[in-house]
Amino acid sequence: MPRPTFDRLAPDKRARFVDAALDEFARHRFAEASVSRIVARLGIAKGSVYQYFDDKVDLFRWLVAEHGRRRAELAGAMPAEGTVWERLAAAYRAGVAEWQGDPRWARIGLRSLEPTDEPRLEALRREHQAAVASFLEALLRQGQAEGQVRDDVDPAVAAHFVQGVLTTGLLSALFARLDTDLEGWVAAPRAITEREAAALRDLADQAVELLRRGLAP
Amino acid sequence: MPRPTFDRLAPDKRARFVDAALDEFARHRFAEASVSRIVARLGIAKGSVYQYFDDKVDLFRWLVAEHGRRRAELAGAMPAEGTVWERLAAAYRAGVAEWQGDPRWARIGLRSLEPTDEPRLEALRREHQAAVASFLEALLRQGQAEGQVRDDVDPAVAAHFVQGVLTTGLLSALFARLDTDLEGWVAAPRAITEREAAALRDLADQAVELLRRGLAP
Amino acid sequence: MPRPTFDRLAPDKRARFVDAALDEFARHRFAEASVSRIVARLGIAKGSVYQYFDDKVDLFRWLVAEHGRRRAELAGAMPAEGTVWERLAAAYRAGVAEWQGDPRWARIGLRSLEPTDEPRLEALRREHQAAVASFLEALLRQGQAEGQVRDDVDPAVAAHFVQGVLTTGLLSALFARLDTDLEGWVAAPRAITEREAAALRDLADQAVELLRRGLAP
Amino acid sequence: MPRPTFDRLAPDKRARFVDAALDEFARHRFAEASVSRIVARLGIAKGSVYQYFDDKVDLFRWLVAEHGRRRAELAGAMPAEGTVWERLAAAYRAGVAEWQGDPRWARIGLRSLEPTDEPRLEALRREHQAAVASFLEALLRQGQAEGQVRDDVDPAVAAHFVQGVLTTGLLSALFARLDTDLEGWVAAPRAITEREAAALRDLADQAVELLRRGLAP
DNA sequence: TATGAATGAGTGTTCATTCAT
DNA sequence: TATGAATGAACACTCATTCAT
Repeated sequence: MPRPTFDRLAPDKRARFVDAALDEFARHRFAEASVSRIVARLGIAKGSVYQYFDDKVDLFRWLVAEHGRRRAELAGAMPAEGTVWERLAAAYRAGVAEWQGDPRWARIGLRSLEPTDEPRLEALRREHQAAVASFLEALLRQGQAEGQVRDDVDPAVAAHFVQGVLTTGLLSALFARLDTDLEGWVAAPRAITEREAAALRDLADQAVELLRRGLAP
Repeated sequence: MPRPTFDRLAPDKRARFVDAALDEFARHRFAEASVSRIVARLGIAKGSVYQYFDDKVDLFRWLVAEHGRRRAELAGAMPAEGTVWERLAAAYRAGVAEWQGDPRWARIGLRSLEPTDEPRLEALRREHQAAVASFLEALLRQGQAEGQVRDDVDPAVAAHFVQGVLTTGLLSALFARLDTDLEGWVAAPRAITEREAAALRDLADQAVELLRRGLAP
Repeated sequence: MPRPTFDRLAPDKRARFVDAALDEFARHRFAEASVSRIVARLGIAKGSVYQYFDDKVDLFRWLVAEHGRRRAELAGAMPAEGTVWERLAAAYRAGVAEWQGDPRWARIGLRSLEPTDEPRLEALRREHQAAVASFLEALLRQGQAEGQVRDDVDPAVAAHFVQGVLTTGLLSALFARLDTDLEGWVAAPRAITEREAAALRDLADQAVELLRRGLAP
Repeated sequence: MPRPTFDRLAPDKRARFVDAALDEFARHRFAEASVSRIVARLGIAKGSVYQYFDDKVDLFRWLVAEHGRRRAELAGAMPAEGTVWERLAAAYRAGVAEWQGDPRWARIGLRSLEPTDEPRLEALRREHQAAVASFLEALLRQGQAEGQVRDDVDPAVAAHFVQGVLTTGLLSALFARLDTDLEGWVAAPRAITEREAAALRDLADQAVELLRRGLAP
């Protein structure tokens, strides 16, 4: 929902703007993110932002949508086959890869799940949260049908646990390994050594392995 | 680190103040919490807050510390015996009990883990996060020693996964079961039926069972 | 004082522009009228307005002048004969007719008498106000000469009273009869039934009758 | 609806504030009146205004209400006896007196009848407008009952004409006599000579005389 | 010890106008 | 001649904090 002006913007100008906005909203939650700070950093007029977007909410929503588009592109090749665990592992290795790339976009993805005082963002949040939950629930249900998940597990409940491991848990382990935390990494991402990259892939595998054993018949 | 004036306060005045502050910081994150709202609700002078505490940060830190004290008291009887899983289950049933009691204190506990723009709260956050992680890590290490956790698990890593299941995951499942969410529950807690209480205990058991199987040798 | 470009504009483009500007300035006082709204509605570039007119003031002044030209044309046939009251009645029936036609032009006529923060419009306003006053004063003076207005009336003073009845008063009665008000009528003019038209002509007659009796010898 | 803070204000501070606000809202319509200008002129902090009033609307409404109170006090002695014309004359001499006093308060009275884009002021406006109309209509109806107004006059219609003469008309004549206009007088009121005062009283009499003759049987 | 008025930097947003293309 | 992105001063409003009483 950006204005046409935004699409017509000269590519480098547009890129600079997106970069600044991305940075701001990655570093601060919606309420604390400051339009003034964005323009100050860019050295452009405050009014310009409102040529591109209706308001702060509109700008934030665009960032979230853009993140969705970027992730969809990356995840294009996600396999619909294999065991539940293979598919989960593939999905979350992709997630880890996202954090290795520009972690600010990954941070935006999480922002969309954060509660806000702004009512116009509530629907978005609930929608995103529901999407994650039902994706995992369906996966578990399929796992039961295929005999990879034991029957006395309630898929609706276990989905929350799986999300806990793979979102909070995996990220937390990830940043501990990189000796920083979410905020620190977003603020000052650094190149990843091959050694670290291997370790991270290993982390995702460990998480999935825990879930596999935990839910297996 | 409240000022001496706070300690000397008449007990009922002090209690009323704590209640109002607790409510405010449970309902809103640090940045959105409003000193004005607290005093408005209490009908006291704004200046009073600054007689008791240095500033908003100081007040928040006291609440977090007070929560620690209260939890320590509740958890005093936590068994240092039994298998790792029995001890985990006991710990998290206690956690669930905390949410059934005054969920506002429980919310404060989580607040201390939320990132903020306020630099003076960063250290606190990191410290709390580290405490949780090392408690779980120690538990897992002990589990390995006692043969309840398999040896190819890295306790430092698995601790994050366990935290993911038991914090994000368990709470998420909890509130889904109560048909609300974290914010809703803090804003308007209601009595829990015996039926629900049983269901909640069951949730904690399911979470621990998942971890037990997931980490068992 | 539009720029030459405005005159050279293709007739239909020009007409569309005038219509949009007319609408905007009829619905909103000068300060609230929005150039942005005009161009948005027309789908033309903002810069275009400044190709046609120096600025917002210039545009407004042209509308007022254009209104004067249109009214002069309509009033061309105004009788210079008959008693003062016949001439007044004719003038104000013409006025009522103007409101029945495109009330937006009529509204522009009134706008020119409204005070503004814009200093460059002050002279215009005073000039128009003076024109109305002196027209009525001359009429009353002639009435005295012809014995239709009593001699102890001060024409310079009574002119203001007459204007009060025929502008504020008559319009006010008019819109009360149509069960709306000035703003409502401009925003959504509707066709007038023959019955209403008769009632309105009657209103003008009542107003003039009041003045006739009030000023007669 | 000012906050208690406003009532508790030191009298001279309060008076200075009222004076500045009065000036701003007398000189500018609601939309153009500027809170920033008020505080700049007073040399106080912007926040102070919001210690006294909820917002700009609240401040404006207080001024209107205060004007009502001041007028009510002045008009305390308004005769409920005498002919319709005597009562009208008394009412409007009082009105003229108001303009001779601090014309800014009188201007505020008129402001309450001006249309605004602010929806919360619409109800106020309609209410005030209706009060004036029904006061005059009742007066005319009584006049018919007592034989001072002829029966073929429609009181609901004539009320608008009377208001036109006594509001727009009388004020217009008044300021013409003082060789200025409404805005000018509010901006720079000056002392009135005894000679002028007499002339003004005479104006009100002339207006009423016109109406008396115009409406008499 | 309590008060609460004053502060002022901060917020998001609007809009007439300009000017390079 | 038309375009429309850029501008920047202006707006109303918020809120933690201070300090004289």
